[in-house]
Amino acid sequence: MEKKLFDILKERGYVKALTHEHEIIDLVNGEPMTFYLGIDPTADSLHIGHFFALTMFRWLQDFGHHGIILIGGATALIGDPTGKSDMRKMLSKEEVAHNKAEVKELVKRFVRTDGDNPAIIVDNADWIMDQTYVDFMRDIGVHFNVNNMLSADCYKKRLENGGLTFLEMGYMLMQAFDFVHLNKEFECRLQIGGSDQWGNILAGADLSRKIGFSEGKKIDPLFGFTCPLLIKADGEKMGKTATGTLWVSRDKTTPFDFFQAWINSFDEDVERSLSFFTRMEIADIQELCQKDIREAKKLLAFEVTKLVHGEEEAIKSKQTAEELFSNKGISDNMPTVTLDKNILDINIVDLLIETKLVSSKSEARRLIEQNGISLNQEKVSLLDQIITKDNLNNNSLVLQKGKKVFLKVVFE
RNA sequence: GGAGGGAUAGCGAAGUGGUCAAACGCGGCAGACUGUAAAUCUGUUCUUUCGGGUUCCAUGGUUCAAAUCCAUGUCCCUCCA
Repeated sequence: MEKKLFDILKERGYVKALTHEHEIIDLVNGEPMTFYLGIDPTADSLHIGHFFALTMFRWLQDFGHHGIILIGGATALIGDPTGKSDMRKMLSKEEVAHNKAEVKELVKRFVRTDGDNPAIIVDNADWIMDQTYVDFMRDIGVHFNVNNMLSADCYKKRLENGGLTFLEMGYMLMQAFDFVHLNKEFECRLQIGGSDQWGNILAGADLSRKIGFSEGKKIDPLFGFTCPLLIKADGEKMGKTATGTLWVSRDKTTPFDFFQAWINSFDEDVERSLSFFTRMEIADIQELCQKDIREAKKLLAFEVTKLVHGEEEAIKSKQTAEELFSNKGISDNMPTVTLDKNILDINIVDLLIETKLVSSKSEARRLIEQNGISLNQEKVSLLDQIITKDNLNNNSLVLQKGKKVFLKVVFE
């Protein structure tokens, strides 16, 4: 007998909190229903947290449920205060519009939006922007008890640090309204999201019940299903690389850096990551992690890179990594910059600046003094070393910063 | 609208006329050890042509000398309405 969807989700660690345990299990295991996942376009790419939620979206979709991706064009203009100790920078309308388009494209890479059972992409700006202030306050605002809201963790933090604005309080109302709207429009019964969204999801379910009550109608309850946040073994949020946030789009994080980020996972995190980002059997994952943790990391990096950037990039990244780290520190596919050959006879410090490997001359000097820079596999020890034609092989040379950052420099 | 408090490096936070490029913690980076892991230890963390230059919300002022004193402005917080 095939495994039920809920058991799969549970086994793979997707279940953090459920509003109605039994009903949700039946719903998830049962006939196709409609669910949604909201993403606020606060940046022009998706980070790994979004990506994680999308993997759960895929599971549901693959089992026949109808998915809606809600792009928060309206909510991004407000900013979710959850988990923020300071108010977010407010995004301009132009920024949000730009982000919206980018995010939409990326989402399409990870969820099916055509063929069988396609996901629908909607934008809450389409229904929120039409609301007038007074109507919104009368219809929606009336159902929100500020005392309750303030006791919610996310607002409590902001309250303690001071500076909770009305703008931010309004965020929850909008997201709650979204859920109710999607329920009316698409008969959407279930909202999924990261556990940081728990409060907002509950607000939506409550709102639906209250509206139903005030209208004298019996409405089927709305359900919420949250998955855990991706936390590394040291308690930090997952999703940092050597070069910053781990983004999904390749002009923000190159496939190679993306691959490396997974290779550098903590041992303790590998098993969980594999269960989230691959469809391998849990038993196989466990066995592999116990037997050979490093092999497991390679597999993880490969699979996730393949999922995000495609198989070709994954193979290239893997090859590059093997070539760089296992022996010679040289690879055809390694990160490369091209410089004008006229700058040759350049000082090593200036070269590091030119290649953007360091951000200031002081940093370059510091690294050299601390043995952190290698040129063609040899430690650079002289601050005033001059790079000439003699340092080149085939018009290029290889710089290394620290143990893990490699860069090939081509002179043309 | 009134009264008081505050703004210091990526973050938190000392410093209240010279000895301040600014303690300390976190974070970051590098080195050692390793397995491209973690933990641990060490160094480092504005910039520079190594002479210096430019910093402590902004702009003016006082002073031989200002993160520190004064004025004005901006933003934030607490209490009162």
